[in-house]
Amino acid sequence: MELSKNYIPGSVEEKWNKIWKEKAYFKSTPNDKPAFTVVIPPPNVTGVLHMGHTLNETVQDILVRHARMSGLNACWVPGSDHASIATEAKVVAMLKEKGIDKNSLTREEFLQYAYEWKEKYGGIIYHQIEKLGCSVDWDRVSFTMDSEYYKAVMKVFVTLYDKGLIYRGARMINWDPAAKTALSDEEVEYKDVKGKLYYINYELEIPGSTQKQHITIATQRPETIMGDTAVCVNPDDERYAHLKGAFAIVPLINRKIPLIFDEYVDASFGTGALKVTPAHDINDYNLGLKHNLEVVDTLNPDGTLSNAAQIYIGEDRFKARKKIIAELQEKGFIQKEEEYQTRLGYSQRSGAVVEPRISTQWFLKMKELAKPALKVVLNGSIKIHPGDKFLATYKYWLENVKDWCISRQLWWGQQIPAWYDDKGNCIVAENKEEAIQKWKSSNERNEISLTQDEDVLDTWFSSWLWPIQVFNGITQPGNQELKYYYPTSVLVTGQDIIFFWVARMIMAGMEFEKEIPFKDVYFTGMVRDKLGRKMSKQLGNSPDLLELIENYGADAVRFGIMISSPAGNDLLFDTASLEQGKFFNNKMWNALKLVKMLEQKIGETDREKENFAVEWFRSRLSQVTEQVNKLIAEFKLSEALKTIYSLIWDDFCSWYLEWIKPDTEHQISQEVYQKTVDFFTDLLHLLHPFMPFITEELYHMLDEKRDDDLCIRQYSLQATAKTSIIEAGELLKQTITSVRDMKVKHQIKPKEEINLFVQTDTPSRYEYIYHILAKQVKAKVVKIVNEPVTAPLTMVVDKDKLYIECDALSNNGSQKEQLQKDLEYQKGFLVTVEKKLTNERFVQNAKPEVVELERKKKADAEAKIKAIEESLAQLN
RNA sequence: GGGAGCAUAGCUCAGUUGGUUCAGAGCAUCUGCCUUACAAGCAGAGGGUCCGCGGUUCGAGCCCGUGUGCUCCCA
Repeated sequence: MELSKNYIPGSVEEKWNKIWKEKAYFKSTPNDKPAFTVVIPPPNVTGVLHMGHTLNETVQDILVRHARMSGLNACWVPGSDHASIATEAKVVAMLKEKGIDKNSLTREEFLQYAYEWKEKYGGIIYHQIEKLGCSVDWDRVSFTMDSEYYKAVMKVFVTLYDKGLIYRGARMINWDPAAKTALSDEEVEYKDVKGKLYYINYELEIPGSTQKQHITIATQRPETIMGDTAVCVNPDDERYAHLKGAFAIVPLINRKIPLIFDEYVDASFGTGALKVTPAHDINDYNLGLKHNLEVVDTLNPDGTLSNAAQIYIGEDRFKARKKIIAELQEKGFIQKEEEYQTRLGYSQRSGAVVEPRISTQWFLKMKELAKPALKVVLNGSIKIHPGDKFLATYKYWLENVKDWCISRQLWWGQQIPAWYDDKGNCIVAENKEEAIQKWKSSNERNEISLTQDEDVLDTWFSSWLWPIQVFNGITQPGNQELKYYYPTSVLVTGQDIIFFWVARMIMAGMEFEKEIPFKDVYFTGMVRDKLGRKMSKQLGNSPDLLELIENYGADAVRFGIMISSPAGNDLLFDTASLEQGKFFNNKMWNALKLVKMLEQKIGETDREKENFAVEWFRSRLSQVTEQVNKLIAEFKLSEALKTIYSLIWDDFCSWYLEWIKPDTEHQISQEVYQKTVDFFTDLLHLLHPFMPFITEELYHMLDEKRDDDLCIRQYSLQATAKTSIIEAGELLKQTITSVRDMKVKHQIKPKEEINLFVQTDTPSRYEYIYHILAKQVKAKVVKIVNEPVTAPLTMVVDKDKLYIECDALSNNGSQKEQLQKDLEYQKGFLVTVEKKLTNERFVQNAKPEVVELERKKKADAEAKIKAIEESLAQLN
């Protein structure tokens, strides 16, 4: 068979995806083996996978494939998330483009469009997951709005309501005026911004005084003055002590509001007088509750001024601000304005400035749920990786957790299972029939029409059930699958959703299953561009995954993203690392070509020469396999990949294959050939979780008679590595490199033949390696001697002296220099060792083995110095 | 304002309980090679005040304190 010059990934990847799927290798059903369960963090159906997902899915696939080949029943559940607020915004925008106004549709009509959207983008996401080579069980695809999942959410809501953990009430919440819905505290992002502080004069009415006076307040939000219902000062502030019982007049609308006194006000901030707007500020709201103030809500849900504002009704809050400032200025109410550094809350989803607002919403009490969730992390039942980097954050959040606002004023999502009768009484039940039953049981009347709560639930209120409900654990409690797969093994996700999702899943697990949802949490960092910037659509620095796969191949994409991904740290994405992956593919492809050529050269040969190489590589392979397994167990996947990369490229290709490769007139033994195929197979096996396609392909090309597939091949125990052989290999490599270096430095062409003499006290060290040494440095003869040899080039490797004879030698000036440099270094080194050994305190205090090591270092250095000096003497 | 993390080669990062030649890897750079698997390659090399300062110790990249710079989380 003619093999192409370079590896071409496209058709190979397509082929194996198809075969793996047909053979249903990734389908999992409960059996006798231990389960290794991973649930995918469901991507939002708002769009396509980005590089963050790519990293996440790759990490999961590596763990899953590795587990599958390690004797575990690996089950990776794919799925997607309905992403209530984000998807609804996208659908509304899509409809708008089509000229359809959401308000002209019924809820049902709108949901139909939303489901169409979900089908389209969900499909793209699943396609991408498949292209990337993710070994998910496609029979288990879950979606957070599936009908069964929907029921689970209803059930959980009712359960928590019946337990008294869910309640409905008017509270100050975060309002997103763009999406026109409430948000949870976690959905608000705070940013530092430059604002202005306006000093505004309010006229005063002081009982028993006709004098015209005013009080100056400082505010960043002049457009809210129409919502003012008091002015507050500190009771200890002498400047205002005389104003007890006075009133202030709100400018422009002339509302008369009381002056109140409260220690909450910081006398040193601004003028020490605070305008109190209970409807639009959480602190003012609390102050209002305390002093029984009226609440005047001057804003509409969309952020425009309401009728209650009396002026600029219907104007956007920020436009109104400008106009009000102008009017205040014109009428002389503004005393001054100052630059002011402040923090504004932005909606994570719409980007709009969040408005604190009093609103009736549904809440979930978190305190009780948080306790067990904190416990299982603190006691180590759930381990967070890497290290304990996030433990403190997790602890702080859970210890200070506030009630969770779970209702959203949207249509796309699970509609809150609460029904109201004509008198506004509320009945919570899993569905309408049950609600009617419940209502009837406590009412005399027989006829009733109940209306369901308009709102839907926060998406996280469904995704917190994910590890349970993908196995129908909520709707079919205690079922066999749940018992087998739950708790899941590891959760791989971004650190940014530790509160949104991870903490809440742990709460749900402890609440509904009395059991942790996963044993390990692995947080990946954020994928940034190579300049360290976040990936974003605006910057256009977020590459298209399918395009990358098209250009580099899925294996190379996986390689590239993993090789540059230190555990838990942000990674700077650069296509250069994908290129490295592509080169790596090609290296393996060419190694295969070499092996195929060797196959043609099987015949009689002198086994002596080959034995060492085989023994050495066998040892290296077991040594590195052990390292890799340890690294994977510690979630150090990037390091594991680097280790395998180097084993394949350096040890296997650069050393081993060169050592066993026969030259033109020689052949290779059947046995060594077979060993080489076995080694290559083991390497592919080891690498497979990281680069599944090329490894599967080469696995079959190496031996076309195979009837199994690599992706389900089980790892077998490796022989233990022999230290003495590894050390001999190191000596061999070092000697080869030193001789080559010498040749380069003296302009001897690599092809040029030399005679090599090795003067050593331990000739046995060279017994097994000198054949290879001779071949690798193009030596006609390698002779082991015990006396110095007269030769133009000498050098010291380890403790032995090497002499090189070569016809094509020009001069020897530079090598003297090199030896001199070496000598100086060794002498300096010896001084530091001797310093230690003559230091009594060192000899007394250090561990005996450490002292012994120093003595050995001293002896070694002295031997080397002697060898170098002898060489130098000879040159003179 | 509170908390956490980071700082090692040009870049991205390893560096186990302080103790071998411990100052490392990959990429990039430089030199020489189109050597019959591979120029998407081979062979070889150079490159660092381990952020500054102080301390503990026989011994510090590693431990402690402090300063500086950067990042993230929370209010």
